[in-house]
Amino acid sequence: MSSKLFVSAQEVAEKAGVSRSAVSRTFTPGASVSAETRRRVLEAAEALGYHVNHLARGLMRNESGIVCLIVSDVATPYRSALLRELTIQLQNAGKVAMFINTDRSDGSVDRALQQAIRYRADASIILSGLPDKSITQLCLRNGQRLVLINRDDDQPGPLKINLDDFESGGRVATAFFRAGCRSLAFANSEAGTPSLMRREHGFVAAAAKLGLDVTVERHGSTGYEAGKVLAQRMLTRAERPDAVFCATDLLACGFMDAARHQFGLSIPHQLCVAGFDDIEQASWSSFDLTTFAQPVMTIATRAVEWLGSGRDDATSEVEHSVRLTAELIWRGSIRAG
Amino acid sequence: MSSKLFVSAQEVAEKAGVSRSAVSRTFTPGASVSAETRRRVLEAAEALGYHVNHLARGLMRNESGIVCLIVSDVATPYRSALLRELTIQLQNAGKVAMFINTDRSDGSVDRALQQAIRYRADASIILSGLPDKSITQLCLRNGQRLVLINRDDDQPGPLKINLDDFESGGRVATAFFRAGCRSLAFANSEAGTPSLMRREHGFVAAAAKLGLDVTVERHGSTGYEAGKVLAQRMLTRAERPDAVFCATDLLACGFMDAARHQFGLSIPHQLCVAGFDDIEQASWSSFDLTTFAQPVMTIATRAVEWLGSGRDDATSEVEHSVRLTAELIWRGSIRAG
DNA sequence: TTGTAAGCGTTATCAG
DNA sequence: CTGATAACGCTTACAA
Repeated sequence: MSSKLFVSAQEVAEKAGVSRSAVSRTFTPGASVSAETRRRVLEAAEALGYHVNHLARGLMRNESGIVCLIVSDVATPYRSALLRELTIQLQNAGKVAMFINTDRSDGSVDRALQQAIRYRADASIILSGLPDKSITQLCLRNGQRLVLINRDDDQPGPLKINLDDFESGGRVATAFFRAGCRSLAFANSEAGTPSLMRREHGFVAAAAKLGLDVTVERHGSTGYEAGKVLAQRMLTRAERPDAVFCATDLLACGFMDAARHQFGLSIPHQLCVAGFDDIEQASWSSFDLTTFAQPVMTIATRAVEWLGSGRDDATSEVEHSVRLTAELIWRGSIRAG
Repeated sequence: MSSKLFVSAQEVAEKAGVSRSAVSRTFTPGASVSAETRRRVLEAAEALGYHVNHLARGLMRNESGIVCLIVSDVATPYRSALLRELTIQLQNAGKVAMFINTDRSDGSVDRALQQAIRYRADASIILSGLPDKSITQLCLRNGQRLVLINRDDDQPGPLKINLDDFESGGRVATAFFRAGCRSLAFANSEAGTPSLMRREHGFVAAAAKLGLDVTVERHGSTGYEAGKVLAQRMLTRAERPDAVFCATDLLACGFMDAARHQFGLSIPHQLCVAGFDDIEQASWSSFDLTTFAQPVMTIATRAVEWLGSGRDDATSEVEHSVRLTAELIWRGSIRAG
């Protein structure tokens, strides 16, 4: 039994023959220590295997260096890509990511935020459901900063990062029209997430302007299986659509697979397809899907930058809202105009 | 400026008219508090918005409740699936996950472990590169527990979870043989990870027993693009293989796409394919890939269970090693025998 | 530049 | 069951 677990600054100080504050200063960037003291401290620290205790440091500084990532559907391509970028950038900014998965729990986001508060996280980034207004307030009141990605909340305080979903819907409608398609469809999940609904509405609105009706169908989650089911529903209709915009790439993959393997349709010849997210699979030659790229890198950059910026203007009730544009990536699932 | 950030137990105690220890006890499961005191404390805590400071608690208890997840390639289907399961189970066990991404850094795992130590993580789970022996020792010496997943290290102390990769390779060789294939190939990445190499060796060994040679090719990472390149190399050969075992599903997806779309081959008619991991895409009808399922759930369960088990036997130098078997999932990419 | 001393929010110990 | 008191490991005035 190694009863004595960690080495403390005290012990380092004794070994180096200096005061414990000297040790502390050595490990505090920008503190005044003489080169000689610093050398001796570092030497002793190295020999003893000393590591600053960030728990204690956080306690004193009232700043833990922890950022909480509140995520659902981690195993999904888009989410994991975003997660990857966020963690990398947070690390580069000297923060550490605490991960909270809200997949299999209820009241989950709220509980997650409680957890974040207990560990005195400096901030939380929410990629998942929308938290209760009261708990958001609690976070803010406790000096936590909040980032909402594609969540579209209307309360002031958090940084809200969203895309131009509505306009994207419009651009697809136009692209379909140019490709000669006249029987349009929109495949959505029944989740009813604001960003998903905006894509739908933008698409329907633009189609209407072009004088076209849109068949809208909603079913299940935003995943592959739901896409298959949607295809089965829409492609068995008497009047089969010749173009479909799927709310996410995963839906599109399921839709395409069903269209090809169950209905024997040729894409883009008999059916044009577009998706949203630009997940890796969209570029695979089995799909070669025209889609909108989520600006994952930019989202992460903006979020982390904002977290780094002084907390002075954070408390001010300014509307922090960022609107990014999703770039249309042309591939082979839509016929050339 | 809300100068006073968090509410402390002190304040709750004052408001409730009890001592601060009473407050502490109220929030410590299994401590003795009278119902009346507890009620008053909880009431005051609720009113003030009090949350136990886990930084301070960790400091006192010498147990932070933090488990460090050291991961690379998060955006990959298999990794993100494992990550998902681990985080869920850790949360259920009352732990919190700290996430460290080793994708874009060097000496990364070592630095990650340092970070884990600084936050006094109770344990680290490593899904990424292999850490330096010295730093592993440091972790263990500091009372941290280590779990290595598919890493196959030989030092004592950490829990090592591995699969029966070698045997899996053998089973695929037999399956190919039964399907009538006589010209076998193995598509591997050039990463040379032990688990990948064991799959290769098991496959080659079993094929040899059946009297068959295996063309082995290694290239790039374990991803889709590498699979395409491998296909281009192997399928342009004079003697084209009629069956290929890909070290990962991602490689298999790339290989299949190239085989079909660039070489016009029909699977499984002209070419049988098997993969490893059973990522979600393997079940998509575009691939319908026969593959081995990583027992993600079991891996996570074992890891978390072991972390929960008393730290008494942890310090003992017993060999902690778990060997799980990967189940073969039959789909359409291998002809029936 | 350095050391001393106070304090951060907890929990553990030990009387009462 | 309860309340005082002493840690825990660190930072940061303040004084030297």
